[in-house]
Amino acid sequence: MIRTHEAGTLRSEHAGQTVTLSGWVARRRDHGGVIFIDLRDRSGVSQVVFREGEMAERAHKLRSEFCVKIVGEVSVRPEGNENADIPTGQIEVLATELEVLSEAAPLPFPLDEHLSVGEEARLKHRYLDLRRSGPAAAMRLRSEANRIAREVLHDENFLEIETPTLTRSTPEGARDFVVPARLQPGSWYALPQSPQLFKQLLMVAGMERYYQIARCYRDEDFRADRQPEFTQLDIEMSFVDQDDVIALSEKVISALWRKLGGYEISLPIPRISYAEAMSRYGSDKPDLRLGVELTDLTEYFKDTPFRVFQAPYVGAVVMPGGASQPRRQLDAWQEWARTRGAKGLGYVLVAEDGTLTGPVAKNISDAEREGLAKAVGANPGDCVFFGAGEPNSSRALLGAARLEIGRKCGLIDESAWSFVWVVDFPMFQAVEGSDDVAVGSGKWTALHHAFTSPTPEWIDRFEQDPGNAKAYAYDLVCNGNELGGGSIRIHNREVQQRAFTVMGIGPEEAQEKFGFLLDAFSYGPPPHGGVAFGWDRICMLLSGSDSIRDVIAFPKSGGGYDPLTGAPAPITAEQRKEAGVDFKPKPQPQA
RNA sequence: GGCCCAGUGGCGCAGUUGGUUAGCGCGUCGCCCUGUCACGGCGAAGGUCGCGGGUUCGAGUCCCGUCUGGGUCGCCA
Repeated sequence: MIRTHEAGTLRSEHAGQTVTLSGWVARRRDHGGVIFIDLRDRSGVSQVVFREGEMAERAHKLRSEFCVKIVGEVSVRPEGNENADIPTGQIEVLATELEVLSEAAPLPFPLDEHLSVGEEARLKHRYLDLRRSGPAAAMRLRSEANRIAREVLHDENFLEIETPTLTRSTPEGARDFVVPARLQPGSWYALPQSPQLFKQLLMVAGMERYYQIARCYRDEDFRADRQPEFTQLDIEMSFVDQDDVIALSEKVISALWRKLGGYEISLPIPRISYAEAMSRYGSDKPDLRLGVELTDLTEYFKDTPFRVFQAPYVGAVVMPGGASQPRRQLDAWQEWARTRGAKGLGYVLVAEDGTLTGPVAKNISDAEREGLAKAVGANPGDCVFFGAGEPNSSRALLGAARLEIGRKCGLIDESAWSFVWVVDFPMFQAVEGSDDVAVGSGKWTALHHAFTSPTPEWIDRFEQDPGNAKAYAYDLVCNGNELGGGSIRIHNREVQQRAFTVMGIGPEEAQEKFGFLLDAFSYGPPPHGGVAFGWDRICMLLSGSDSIRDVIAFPKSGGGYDPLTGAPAPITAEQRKEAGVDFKPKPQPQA
């Protein structure tokens, strides 16, 4: 090693020792006769002192981010020169040797901790960005998260098994990334959207307990918490029921939060049904840091004279103190609702004397006005927002309004962690005339995924009432973020085919797309289930970041562009030819 | 695909109702400086204001288009 100590570890007890340090010049303070260098390595910084003579002359030529090796004696700083702000502030290193290991060009942006730098610049020179303590800490945290998960799963007798990244395109919901197969022009691999099918095959293979920190690929649009390639902690277990998978998940998650978040999750994590989450919070990933809930007023308004409220669903959410909002702000809510595809957001204001004003108040009956505040739990000075129409979309709007109210009114405790399992998901959802690439062409599509088992009470009759059939699926939600989800899988070939049939996938099509799985299921598949956690998102939350880009070493920017390498990039004609990307399939004779 | 915001020296930003020479801080380069730690002092270099068109006597500023980035809705089992 070309160092004896790490710069950030030196303390006064090292005084008198001769040490060799290697690292980067974080800062230079040149006083002519005496020059101070902050030498930084992964562990932190130490101040190095160069005095007059040749050493000072050479130190004078140092610049930011030169990579250097120095030899010197650790010395307690002179009285009054200690720096209480840094861990090594009691000491300094009196340099006797200096070797420049490599020089650095002027930096594209300053590496100062206290200066803000645009993300575009940081990502283009991510190798410089990661020299800074904040981004470096995020990498360390993620590494620790991986280690903790592996330890927990190792203790639980899991095997870490890798699955292919070049695989078959199996429609799972998202668009696939595809890779041309040179040896079979016209045929393509797909990058896996998740290791879903492989982990089920591993259960058939008798591995019983599998996990993988797996890279997944989905060719969809971006978000702050979405990248085209992302990582899941993927887990699958045999001979288990839903409670077993949930208990195992809680071990992993609680270990992470205990060791990295300094937070003890009280177990078991509470559960809420999908139906209840939707009706109380208007979301399948409710943020329970916020107490505000939706009120179902469908019954209340069943005889209303107000045409808008003569709908399959009417609901409301209360904004505490919202009655004092100026007109401008109430108009802004309308605009806010319209950007979400709603026609608007009806409201009434509850005056201090209890009278109701606002457009909705004029249209409802006297009796409805009378009891409304009580029905929704509104107090004088509050504002009540309404959503009316189809239950799903109305609840979604009110659920979004609920969160907006929480933000606007400061009702969300940003330091809190609120975990909840959402369970009892419907097995299917209606296909709403979309151009969805999801599995099948039927009226129904899987809400979770196509291999999710119905609950025992539905297993014999889910096709009779697909809209109400319950699935053995569960999502773990934290502060309104979906951390992960999973399900008990179908392990019976006939049940799987019946589920496919509901989704409009006939036996032939099923055999063509998932034949290998169905075949496997004809050889004694064990009951099994699992869960997958959004690893980037979990690391983002634990690191307090706003974006998963902060916890990915080399993230992509919008449009799937890698600002560092410039990928994706054109390939040469030679590469095109060899890869066979321009291969034109012969027209198939019509059968 | 829709909507919103941004794009001005290397970085972060300012730039008024359209007005003459586009500013500030940091950084960079040179010189000075023996106790600083976001050191300090003096001096210097560095910008076709994302790109294309238009309006105007005159555009960083107004209009149209376009590109890039960020956010959001759609989408993402």
